[in-house]
Amino acid sequence: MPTDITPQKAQDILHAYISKNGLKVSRQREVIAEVFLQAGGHLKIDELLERARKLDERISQATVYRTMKLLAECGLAESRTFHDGFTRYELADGHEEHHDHLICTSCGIIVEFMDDAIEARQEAVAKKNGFDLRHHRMELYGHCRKCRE
Amino acid sequence: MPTDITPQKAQDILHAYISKNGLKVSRQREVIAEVFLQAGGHLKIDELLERARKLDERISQATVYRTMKLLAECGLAESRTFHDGFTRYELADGHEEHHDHLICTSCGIIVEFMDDAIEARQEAVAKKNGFDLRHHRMELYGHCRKCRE
DNA sequence: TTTGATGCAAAGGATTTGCATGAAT
DNA sequence: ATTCATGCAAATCCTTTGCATCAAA
Repeated sequence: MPTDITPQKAQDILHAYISKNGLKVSRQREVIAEVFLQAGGHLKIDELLERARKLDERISQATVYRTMKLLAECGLAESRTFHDGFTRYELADGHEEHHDHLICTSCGIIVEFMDDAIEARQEAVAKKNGFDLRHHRMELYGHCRKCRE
Repeated sequence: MPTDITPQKAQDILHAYISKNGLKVSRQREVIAEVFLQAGGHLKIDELLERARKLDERISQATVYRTMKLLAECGLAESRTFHDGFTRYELADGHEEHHDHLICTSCGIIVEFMDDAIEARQEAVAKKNGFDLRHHRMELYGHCRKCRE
């Protein structure tokens, strides 16, 4: 079940992490966090940078990288790398329901899905092979309905 | 069912591809193909390079990159990128039975597996979302039995 | 004031590519 | 003889980092 995290709660988590670790709140961090939280996932660094710059002209790419790392550290963001080689960030599991991805290799659209049967079998497969399963990555690639028309 | 491809058959496929495309056979290509075929998968470029150099001192990294691309083009090899960021090559599906991977995040061991139930559900999930499934990537990460002891 | 954050540009690490040279046809 | 392949080093691409400067606490 999605924790239904609000941008406000997320900012609280970020601020808590910041003060707990003796870091500082900055305009850049707030803007980048805001942009990320509102976007709803799967954004590449340059997409985040572009959106952040609409709110604040003087945000650098390096700061986006650094801030997304920070958001990942405090548990709000999670990085993913699909076949195109770009790192993307999305809301972290735990704050959002766990899911995997369907990706259209033609238009690039990314659809999230979750299948309990698959999750259960993954656990079973891991156990059968003597593994203690920690996390997984599953991406299905194909052509979406629109692109087949 | 594994096509049980022999190194000989693979070399034939490579040679057919080479002559069909007006390319040339070279000592380097034969050595790299041999090393790759005998290794049985999941090798990084520098591992392939190291092994190739045992057979022929003067093989360059660039040639390994180029040759593995060639092997992928002619359908013998397939590249994979796991979480560690390195590209690895393995025998391509179609020449080997399709499979996915279990990876120990402690010692790095990679175990192949195949689960029909998961494959079937993946098809179902794709269809349900209007996708025509072409391929997928599934990696399960955890700790293997040895590393837990 | 003190210390962390930022921007910029330089540095990194994996992979690719340009070019003169060497090998295959 | 041609034409492709190779080795080398320079160039790319994404990401990280060093450092002087700026801003939060």
